[in-house]
Amino acid sequence: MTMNQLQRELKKKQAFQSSEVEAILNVLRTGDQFQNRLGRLFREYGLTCSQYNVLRILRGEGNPMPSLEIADRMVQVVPAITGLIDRLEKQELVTRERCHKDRRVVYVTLTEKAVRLLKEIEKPGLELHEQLIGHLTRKELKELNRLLTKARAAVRATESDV
Amino acid sequence: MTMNQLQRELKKKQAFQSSEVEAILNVLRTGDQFQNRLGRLFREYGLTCSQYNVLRILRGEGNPMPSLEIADRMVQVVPAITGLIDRLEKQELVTRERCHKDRRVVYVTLTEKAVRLLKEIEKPGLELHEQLIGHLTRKELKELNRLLTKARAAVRATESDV
DNA sequence: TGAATATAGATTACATGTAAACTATATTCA
DNA sequence: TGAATATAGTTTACATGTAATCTATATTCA
Repeated sequence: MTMNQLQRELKKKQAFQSSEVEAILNVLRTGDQFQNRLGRLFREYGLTCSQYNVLRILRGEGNPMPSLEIADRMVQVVPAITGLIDRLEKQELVTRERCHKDRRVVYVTLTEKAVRLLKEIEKPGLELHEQLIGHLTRKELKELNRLLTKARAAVRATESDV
Repeated sequence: MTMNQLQRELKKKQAFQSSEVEAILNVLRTGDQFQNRLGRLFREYGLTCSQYNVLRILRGEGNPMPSLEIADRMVQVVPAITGLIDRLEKQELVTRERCHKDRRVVYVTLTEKAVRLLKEIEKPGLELHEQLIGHLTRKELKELNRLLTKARAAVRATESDV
């Protein structure tokens, strides 16, 4: 039997329909597992993956940002960002302020509390990332990054087909 | 500037903290984009990604399956499976039946309607998978599968740390 | 045998992700 | 200028994913 690892994990009896299907399932499953594992770490600090992502984007930018600009950097749909920021605001990790020049725009700002929290997560976060994927060699990491980037290139092309 | 593609996509100013962080973000983002695109196809047939996944598992197995067995093959947590099957039942794509021997177990069975629906999705589904990742060579697909499988191997190891 | 434990699944509570429709404000251009 | 259009964000409705807790049924083993 030439059953591969993914097939075993999914307890799949038949072979995959095609190598393409197999590769995509592989990407989905790996992403899912990483997200679950990272999510568990963030939860220890009272955050979800998405919430952490918002905080990181704000810190990376270094300045207040409009809600939609944040959403844009998160592969996330607009309506979701509202509730996400609501909850961060309730935790006092961000503040919201309406723009004076363009009153449609809402600026979101990181609080000191959030900066401290991010600093606290930094070390265990880096360590977990290393544990998760540090057993790949430099060369393998580089090749993985190249292949994934190449893979994503086609996604936008299929969008216009719709 | 040695800014790479992922950095550009995320409009990230600073470099990634480490190659490990970059690779993991790359996996997460690619998985997310694939899932979004596939989800849009399934929605044309009234299904979500997870619902499609359940139907595929049932068809692959060929026999009625206990709820938890389905959940186990889906990276999904138990409580979610109940509502998922509820909705499939409402759409008349599966039926539920309690096991006589062990009355705790609920067997889920695919309906004829579901089999027809899966057949209908098959061709456009395969085509989309090819569009999404078919521009990678055979060799690249194989290497991608190898690297992802290797990457996942560490996830379980980090679980026991918790 | 019968109490302790394990297993299958459901329920509840909450955060997230998606779509569609809506409000408020800006911009464009005839 | 003022109607048409675009933009930023919210609201609503629903499917999903996670954790904690609960019920019903089986199993184990003193």
